[in-house]
Amino acid sequence: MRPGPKPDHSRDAVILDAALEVLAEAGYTGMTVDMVAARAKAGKATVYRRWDSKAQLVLDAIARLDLARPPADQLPDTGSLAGDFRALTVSFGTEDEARRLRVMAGLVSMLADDEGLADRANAAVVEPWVEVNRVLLRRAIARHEISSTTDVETLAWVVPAMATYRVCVQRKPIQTGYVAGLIDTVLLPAVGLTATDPG
Amino acid sequence: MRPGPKPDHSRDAVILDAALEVLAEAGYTGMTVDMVAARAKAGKATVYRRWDSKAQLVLDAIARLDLARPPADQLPDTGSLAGDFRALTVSFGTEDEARRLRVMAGLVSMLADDEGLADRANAAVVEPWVEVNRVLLRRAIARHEISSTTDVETLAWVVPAMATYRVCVQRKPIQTGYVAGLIDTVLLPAVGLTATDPG
Amino acid sequence: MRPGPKPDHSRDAVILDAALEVLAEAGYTGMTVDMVAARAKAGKATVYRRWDSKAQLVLDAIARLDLARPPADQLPDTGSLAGDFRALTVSFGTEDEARRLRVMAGLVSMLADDEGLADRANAAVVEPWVEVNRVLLRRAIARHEISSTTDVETLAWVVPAMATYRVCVQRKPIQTGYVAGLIDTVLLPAVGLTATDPG
Amino acid sequence: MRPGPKPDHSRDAVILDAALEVLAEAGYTGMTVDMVAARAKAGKATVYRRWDSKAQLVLDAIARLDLARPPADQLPDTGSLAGDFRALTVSFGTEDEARRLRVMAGLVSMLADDEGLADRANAAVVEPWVEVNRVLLRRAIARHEISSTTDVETLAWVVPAMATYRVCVQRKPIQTGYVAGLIDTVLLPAVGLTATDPG
DNA sequence: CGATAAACGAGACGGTACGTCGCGTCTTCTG
DNA sequence: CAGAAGACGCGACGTACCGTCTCGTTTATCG
Repeated sequence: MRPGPKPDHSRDAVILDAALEVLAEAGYTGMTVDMVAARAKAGKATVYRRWDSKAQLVLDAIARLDLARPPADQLPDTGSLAGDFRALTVSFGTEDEARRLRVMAGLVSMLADDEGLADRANAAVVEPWVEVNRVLLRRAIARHEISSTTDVETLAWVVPAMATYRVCVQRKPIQTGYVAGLIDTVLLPAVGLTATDPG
Repeated sequence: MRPGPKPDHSRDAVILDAALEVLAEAGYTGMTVDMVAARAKAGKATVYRRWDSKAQLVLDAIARLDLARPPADQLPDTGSLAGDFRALTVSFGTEDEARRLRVMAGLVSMLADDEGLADRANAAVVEPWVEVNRVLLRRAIARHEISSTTDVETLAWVVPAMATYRVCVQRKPIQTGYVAGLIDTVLLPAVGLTATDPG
Repeated sequence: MRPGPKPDHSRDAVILDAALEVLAEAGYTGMTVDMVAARAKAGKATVYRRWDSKAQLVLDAIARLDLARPPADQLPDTGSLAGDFRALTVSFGTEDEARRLRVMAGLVSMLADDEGLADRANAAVVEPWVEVNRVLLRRAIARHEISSTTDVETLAWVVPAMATYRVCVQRKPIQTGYVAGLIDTVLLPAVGLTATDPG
Repeated sequence: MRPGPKPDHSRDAVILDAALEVLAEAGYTGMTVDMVAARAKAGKATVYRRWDSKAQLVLDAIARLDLARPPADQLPDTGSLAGDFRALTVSFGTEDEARRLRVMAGLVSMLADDEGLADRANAAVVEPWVEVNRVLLRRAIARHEISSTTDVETLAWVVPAMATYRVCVQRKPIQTGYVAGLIDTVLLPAVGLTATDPG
């Protein structure tokens, strides 16, 4: 094999985590590459050797946010769509999800800058949530809880899109109650179910 | 009266229009105040005499987008909620609305930079649309078409929030069909109505 | 005339003086453009608006060193070549000339970097001294003190070149005694005169 | 003895020659250690294992320039100071000496950077020449050709200092004629001799 | 003759200066 | 005296080089 050190990929993680920290604290505009490099105890050249620009760095950083997410095959299965959704909302009280959303809010600044970057941001942060909703909806169809003609694709986006709007534009935090409200008021009625008290 | 010319407020409109043009072409980040001043054949000081910052300038600029919007008291009144909403959707095929949304997409970049600017952006671009929905929903309640316990506040946000998400994050255009789909699939079912063919 | 502020040439002098200070303290390599800008309370962009590079800045800076030099038409005229030269050496004890030479020493680093820059440095710092020597030698020829076949061009360079070598390469200070020694030991014998005690 | 290969000192010469090449082509500032290592097909670590810094590397490199110089005990001995000096000047037409001076010119950049490096550069490049002159002058004193009170130390520096100035600051080549002119016009008259036609 | 340790080519790394560009302020001249 | 033109202070961006360190490979000595 060619001699010489491979790129030290353990530095990648350190730099990306530093980027996420700064991003959550200062937002995309307030974050400087020097800040990230300093926090990661890395040289600026090391950052730019791996990523072409600040924007690319941030994109890779946000991709790390999903590493801690539960995989789609370990979803709650309560037997009812309402119960499944309600079980999911619990995660919005965790510090982990709060961080994810703070980052998403800081990240909005860059969405318009580069064609395709927004796609990747969307794919990294929101799409996984949508996918979970798709699975839950399809399971409800499979057990004949809701109509087989339900527009899964549209409905799976309702809560993630509205929550993202709240975080990014209105800049309000997302708490369990807010998501639960959307589910009871919009999602369940839209699929023909009545919101019932979980007790 | 003191001598000398009054502030030439006709310049305001020229500068704001120049700002909108640049904003639609280059996005918030790509737009520079020098570009705007040059296009308006104005000095940069003239811009800063009227607006404290680039962000404030853009906020005022986007407020002009609403000038062409129908005022809330000239809303369609078809007698049914479904008809009213459907009548609204026609505006989304116009070039005017398309421009509004291109600007909104370019505008996302600035939301995270300054506390409160996002509020104003929200108020200028999305809130009027929400207000229209509130009026239509309340009229439907008044004529007992939908339940008086309907959560107007939440439901009025469903379509604007999802459309904004689509434009700003997914960067897809909003056409009449997309909005109509949201109304038929999400909004009407959520208030207990069935989407019916307009014909 | 075209409106707008002219480049504020009073800033030029401030920046150039700051450059000379830093140059004398740290040498060309140790001098940074940020240091110069900070000391001049100027922005780095202001420096680069006037000079293409650090090297060009330094070149203009050293050109200022001559502003304080006595013009060639106010040279000492003691009636003898030995007396004229001896009168000139007095200036080498002044703080002004000491600074000039500290700068020259700091400046050596850049001579090889760009074709032609060395010429300008030479012209600014050493050539004026050579010109003074030429005048003194020609006057001595005119009054038949020395031979009319004297090689003025070569001899005028002897003391400046050796002094420059001492400062730049050997990095020793130039004092009155050193220059006087060169005159008595090299220059006056070379033109056929005997060094005589000035008393 | 401990196992493992000894340092391969054949690499030293390759690296130093590469350094001289780059130095002559690009000057001290334009030369990078990576360039030298690449040209020598050596790793940068191999360079830094032997020399503490770029400056030390260059100093050792220029020391190699003297390997071809005649040792001080094989000096010309023509019986007259003028003849001895004139015999020395022939070397300045050689390609070997021309290269030495090109390197010296490129080397000036580093003189101001580190206290003591200039001394070593001076010792390596100019001092040997001065030493030759000292020997010739002392021999002339010994055979009563010139005064025993001659200031050998100062006069031995005249030609090397002026030639160095010409190469480093004025960046003109040194040819046989230039050195011969200095000898006839400055050095010989300064010691009380008349330049005589060598024929 | 196989283990070991040094030296090597390659090149990633932390650090620092360079030169560019945009923001928001301030100054000069013109109508 | 308002306004265009644009220079200014500030600070972030992305690039290049220095000197250090770390890989895998080769090579010479030792057990």
